[in-house]
Amino acid sequence: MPELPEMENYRRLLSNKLLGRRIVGVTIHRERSINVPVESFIEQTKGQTIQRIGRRGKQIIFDLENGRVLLLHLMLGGWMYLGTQEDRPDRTFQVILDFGNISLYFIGLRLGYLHLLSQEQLEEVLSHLGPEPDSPLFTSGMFSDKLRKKRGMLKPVLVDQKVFAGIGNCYSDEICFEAHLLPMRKCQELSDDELLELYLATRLVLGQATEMGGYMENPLFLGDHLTGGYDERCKVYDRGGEPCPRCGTLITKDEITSRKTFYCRGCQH
DNA sequence: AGTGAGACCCGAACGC
DNA sequence: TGCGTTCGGGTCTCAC
Repeated sequence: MPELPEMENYRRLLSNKLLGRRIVGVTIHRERSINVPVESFIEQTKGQTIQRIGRRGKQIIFDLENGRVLLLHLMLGGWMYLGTQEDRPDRTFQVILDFGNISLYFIGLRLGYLHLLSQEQLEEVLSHLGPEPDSPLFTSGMFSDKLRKKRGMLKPVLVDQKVFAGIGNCYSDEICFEAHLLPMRKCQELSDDELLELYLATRLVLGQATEMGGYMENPLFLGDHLTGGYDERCKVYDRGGEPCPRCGTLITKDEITSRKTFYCRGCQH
C-alpha cells in the first residue's frame, strides 16, 4: 500500500507536471471521497492553480492559490494516473481533476480521500503525525530515544504514524530485514548497536525506495518507467515461502497485531 | 501503554 | 462469458 516512498515519488513527479497548472474541471464520481458538498468542492477548486505540492507522512498536500489545500490520503490500494482519456487505465475513477490537455485520475479510493481544507484544518490533521524520517531532525539520537521509551514490539511501533510518519506494512518489514532484526523484538530490549542498525536501515530503505519510485507498479503517466522500480528490490514483503536473498532460508509469513508480516528466521534475530 | 477486535469501504480478483 | 463471493489493509475507536 502507498507509504512514504510511493507518496514522495508521486509528489516529485506531479510537481514536475502540475505546478502552476490550472484546474479547469472537477468530476466527482464518489461523493464519499470528499469532505464537503460537491458544489462547494467544485466552486473552491475549479479555476485554481496548483501552487505547491507537499507531503507529510503518507499524505500529499496540493496548495491552491486561494489558500485552501487538497489533502490526499490513498489509504489501502489507492493510486493515481495523469493522462488523457485515451491512455488512462480501464478502471473506475472516484475523482478527476482536469488540467486541460491532461487529467489527474484518482483510482481505488475506498477508504482513501481527497479533502478540501483550510490551512488551520490542515495543521490540526497533521499535528497528530510523528516526525518525517527524511527530515534533518531524524537523527540516530532522536530515533533511539523514541524507541527506548516504547514497550511494545518493533513492527507495531514502526508503523505507528504518531511515532514516525510514513512507514507502513511493507517498509516496516523491509527495514527490519535490512537491520537483521525480527519484527516481534521488544523495542526496549534492543541494544544501542541494534538501534543504530535499525536507524541506518530505516534511512537506507526509505531513501532507496523513494529514489527507485517505490514498490507500487502502476505507472503515473504514459512513459513513466520510474514508478514501481523498487518492487523487485523488496526482499521479504509478500515473499512468503521464497528463499531469503541473504541466507536462503525460506521467508516466513506471519501475523503481528493483525498485520501480515514477513521475515527471515535464518538471518533476522 | 500495548494489544486486539470491529467498523469502515467497495472495486478487483477469483471461482465456478 | 457472467455472475456471485471473497479479499484487502490504514486508521479510528473502544474494551481489556
